[in-house]
Amino acid sequence: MTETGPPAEDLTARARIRDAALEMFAEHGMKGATFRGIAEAAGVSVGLVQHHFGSKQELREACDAYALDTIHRLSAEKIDGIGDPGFLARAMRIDLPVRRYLARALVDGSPAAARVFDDLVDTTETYFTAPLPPGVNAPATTDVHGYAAALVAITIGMEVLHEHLSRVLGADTFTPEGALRLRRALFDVFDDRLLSPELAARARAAMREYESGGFGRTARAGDGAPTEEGP
Amino acid sequence: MTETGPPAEDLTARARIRDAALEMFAEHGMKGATFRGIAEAAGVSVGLVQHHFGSKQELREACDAYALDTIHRLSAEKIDGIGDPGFLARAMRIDLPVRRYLARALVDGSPAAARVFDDLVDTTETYFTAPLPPGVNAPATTDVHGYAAALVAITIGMEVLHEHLSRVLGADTFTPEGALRLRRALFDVFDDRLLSPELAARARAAMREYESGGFGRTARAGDGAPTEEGP
DNA sequence: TTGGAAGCTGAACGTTTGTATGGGAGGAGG
DNA sequence: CCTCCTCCCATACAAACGTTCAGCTTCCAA
Repeated sequence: MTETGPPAEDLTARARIRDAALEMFAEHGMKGATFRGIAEAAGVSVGLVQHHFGSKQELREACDAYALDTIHRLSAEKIDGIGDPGFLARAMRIDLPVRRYLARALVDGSPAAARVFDDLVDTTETYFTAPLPPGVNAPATTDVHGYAAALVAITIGMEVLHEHLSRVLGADTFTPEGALRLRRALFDVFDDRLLSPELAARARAAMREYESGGFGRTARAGDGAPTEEGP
Repeated sequence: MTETGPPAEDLTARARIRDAALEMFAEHGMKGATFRGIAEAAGVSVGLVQHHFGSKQELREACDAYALDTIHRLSAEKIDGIGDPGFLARAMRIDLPVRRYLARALVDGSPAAARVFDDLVDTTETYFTAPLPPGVNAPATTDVHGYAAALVAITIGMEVLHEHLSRVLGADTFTPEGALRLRRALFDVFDDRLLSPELAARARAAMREYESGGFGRTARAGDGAPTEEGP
């Protein structure tokens, strides 16, 4: 279905519909996007949408499959295409809508998006358990799986909250300028130690105590937003 | 509209409808939730929903206002209610649906949710520029605003991606067990230094060079997912 | 007791949705 | 020429949606 290179026949009506659906699903959600809206965005009739993709569910699954395939294909090409000028621009043109789609699909509940998330966690965990490149330290944790999950969630969260981050930062985080500013900020957060070693040790001790105490006898998950502002 | 304590009249049909709407909006999105579904969940007729809250838009705005008010009220009470036994349980019962609602509203695009996000960034930024409590270091960054935005986005992202984090971690992150595991993992990530000082310095230099070079002449924002797995 | 407001219901209306259907334009092969 | 096939469009229709409306209780004040 997909070529290894850039799909040459990407001007077909079917591809245009798929792209329009990707965008509409990403912007209005799986329920908010309509057949007629997609058809109009693609410049075709409503009937053609269902001629190519039978039902809305099938159109959505086609988008899922395309997104899944694109993610895998681009991550495979990324390895040896990193030196090719124009590859990044081409990759971004295809990649960006897919990432926006997947970000929305994660919230709206799509099996494909969930799988991408799980795969990312697996990949990250494997990356950390395998021999690491020089300069990269092994994560100091007893729960590499959780560590990887948190890392992936942070990364994906930036995409899901893209709109709000862009507004707050004053620059679209999908443009080079905004992406750089966000990257710098994230880098600072990761390279920084907000808590002194003593306070960090106390926090860890408190978590252990909390755990051994049967989670405080009454349900206390309400304050589950960690490291937000104060201790 | 809201008492300072726990709303005693929370058994009224209006409150039941509001709670049901909160839940439905959180689960199915603003477009996916229906009047009839909300009415059924609240155990009332469709007409009553319309009687109390005129239109769907108004119902949504009522949920927004309630969520906004709850967030502010709870954060105010949190200061002196932290010692009160049962307060956390009560707070969680009210707080949790609101947080789930806001997490969904952030993606579906609600002014109130956006405001909560902005306020959180402001609060965090102010927290960092004001004198810090002992044990908390000032963030080592030249962009405190971006730093605060990244921190808030990370926190909120955990709530938005709650479903996937729970699946991957094997425990609902809204229960004490799952929340603790996630908190530990996040704590490890924040307290850890994945990159050696040399590599971190190189990464910073690369970002500066990238910036001064006009963002690489061609659009390169596609790889905007920072610190994901490799360098 | 009477009256009216408030809480609540069920049935209806018009619109929008996803989907089904019939048919037309244009080339390929016989 | 005809025929088939693919691509494509306009319309039709049932279901679900938000919304409207007339009427039923319940309760409290006059």
